[in-house]
Amino acid sequence: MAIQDFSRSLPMMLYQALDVLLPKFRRIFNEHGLTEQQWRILRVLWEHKKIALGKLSDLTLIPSPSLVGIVDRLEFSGFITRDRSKKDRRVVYVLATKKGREMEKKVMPRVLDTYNEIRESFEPDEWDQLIDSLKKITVMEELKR
Amino acid sequence: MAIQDFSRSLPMMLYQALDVLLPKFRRIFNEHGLTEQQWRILRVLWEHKKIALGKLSDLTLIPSPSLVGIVDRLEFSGFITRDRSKKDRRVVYVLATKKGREMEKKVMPRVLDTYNEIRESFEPDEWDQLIDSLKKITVMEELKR
DNA sequence: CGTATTTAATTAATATATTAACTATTAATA
DNA sequence: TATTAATAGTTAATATATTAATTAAATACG
Repeated sequence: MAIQDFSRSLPMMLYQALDVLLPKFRRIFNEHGLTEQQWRILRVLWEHKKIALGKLSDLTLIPSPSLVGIVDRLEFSGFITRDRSKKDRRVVYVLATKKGREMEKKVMPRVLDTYNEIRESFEPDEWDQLIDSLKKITVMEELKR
Repeated sequence: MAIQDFSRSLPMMLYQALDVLLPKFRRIFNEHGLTEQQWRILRVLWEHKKIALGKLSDLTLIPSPSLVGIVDRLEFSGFITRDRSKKDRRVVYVLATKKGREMEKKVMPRVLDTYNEIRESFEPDEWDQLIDSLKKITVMEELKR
């Protein structure tokens, strides 16, 4: 074990945590014919009715160039539609179709069950501290320079 | 804000933390002609001289099918070599070349500087607690079922 | 008004992730 | 020993990430 242990570095620990948490969720998504990224988009649309691609990219953490293709496939599958803004012709809004909205009832319960299962394995205090520490990282604007 | 706020869910917070932390590191890697994944592999090889692909996949968190191509490119660029085991012809070892080993002196100092800059923005206690909580997630074997 | 600058979305090129299937080899075992 | 099962690496097909460049439209501004 070197002075600086790579496997215990913060970035690798974050990656590893995701590697442990996500497979169970992905299994749920896949059973409904959704990829993880498609899920994230629908998840946001269930709260937003109508949202511009840029904002959708921010909320889903999906980079714009990836978002284009993912939205293409969701549109092709009939889960969403695109709607170009009249006021600003550069802006493209995305909306869930009926089929897209109905997916919520099917997927959310199982996702929430799994999520609560994870949260319950922590003490409430430890959970809050974890979320707080992560939030602290996300506002480290000085790092982006 | 819904009952269950998607953007503050644990997986999204983990993704977001990585989104904030990694760009600065990637800039360093790219200045030396390395991708993040290539860096991870060299980082491990600097501590291991000789390591089987399976073990390398575990330590770098790079899935096997991806690892094949990444190792191909590192080999093509002259940073590493492959060496098939004599004892077990299924096993392939990976070793850093001189060029690969020399990369350590060039990249590590700047990476450690950036890493320490991040760590210093936390109180030591909070840092330890964060790492501990993440470690706790990584041993939740029951989740993988 | 016309030109330069910015912005939102997209395209392009390459690298990596995901999932399933496949090959070669080794280990297990009847 | 012959057959079966397990293992390590690889290939294949598709989806997504990364980075840079491009297009169309809006804004700033002399």
